[in-house]
Amino acid sequence: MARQSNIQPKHSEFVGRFRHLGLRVTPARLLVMEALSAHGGHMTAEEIMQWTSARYPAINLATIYRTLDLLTSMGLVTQTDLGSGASSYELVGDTLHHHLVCQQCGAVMEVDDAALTLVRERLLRDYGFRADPGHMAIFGTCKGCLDASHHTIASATQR
Amino acid sequence: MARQSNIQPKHSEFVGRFRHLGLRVTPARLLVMEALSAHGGHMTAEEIMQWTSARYPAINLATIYRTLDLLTSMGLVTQTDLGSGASSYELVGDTLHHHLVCQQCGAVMEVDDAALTLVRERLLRDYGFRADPGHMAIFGTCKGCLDASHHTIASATQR
DNA sequence: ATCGCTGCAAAAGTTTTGCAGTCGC
DNA sequence: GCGACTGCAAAACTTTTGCAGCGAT
Repeated sequence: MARQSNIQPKHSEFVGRFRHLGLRVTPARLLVMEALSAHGGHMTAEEIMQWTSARYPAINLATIYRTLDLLTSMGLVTQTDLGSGASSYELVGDTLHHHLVCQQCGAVMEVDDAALTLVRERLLRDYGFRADPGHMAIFGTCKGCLDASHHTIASATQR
Repeated sequence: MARQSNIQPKHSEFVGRFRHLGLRVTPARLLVMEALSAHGGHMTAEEIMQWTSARYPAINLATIYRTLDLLTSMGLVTQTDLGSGASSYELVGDTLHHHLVCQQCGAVMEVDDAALTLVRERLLRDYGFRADPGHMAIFGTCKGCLDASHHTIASATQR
């Protein structure tokens, strides 16, 4: 049982990124990046907390939030609210996709970015607004709930 | 100074809508609808509270939330989180537009729906997902902050 | 008269902040 | 050693919930 990864800052791929940005390299920052990297999808602050505290018990939720704010402002991480009460965070540079959030059932689907490239170009050209490439939240109704609501509408007056 | 509008349920255009949905007509519900209607854009629960309590002081924030939940589930109102901590609510049927939220400065711009119609059709066809027609939140960077960040990047190592 | 809606108050959950000590540089 | 970063604890906010009473139908 080798005590191989007592943080080992030198061996993380993120050390270089932090240095390059002039940021101090700390366990908390590396662990937050590694949590997001390992998990792949979006995580809430609480989920990140659980992941990181498993290998570095002293870490504190407030630090997670402060770190996420920093990383977001540095462009390494994106913050999205998917309507679940808590914000979701995701690593920039992951597979590009956007979020379809069903307002009825709360399900979150992912759309490939390619389907939305045209919109991004249009927004940039017409509004000077650069949409985050992996970071649109589109609210609506998913297929399942759409069918269900048809039934509801058909017999709405019964309620 | 005529005391003309002591709620006057009968005269509100929303009474019929509520009745048709089988909902009771109450001051709180009418006032929430009227607040959203009068304001035009998106409002937070707190803003709605202020607007309504000005003409019906007894109203309570909890009621606002409960009412908004109901109206949302009835499809009369949409709920969006624009990243400001509190959710924003908007009347369905207002001029169709979507929201460009700048993550740097927090500004919220509106995009005409026409620019995004193609996306909506595509999402419906490919994913069976009906995007709310006046209700996409797109996060990114606005023109102003885009320029500013170019400067920052150019001299990033100074930090 | 019934049952849904509301006010009030308290709780739950998320995010922020102040401060003193610690650690990266 | 200096100043940034962190842990701890408490506060600030937003939203939800239980319950008793009121009010729309």
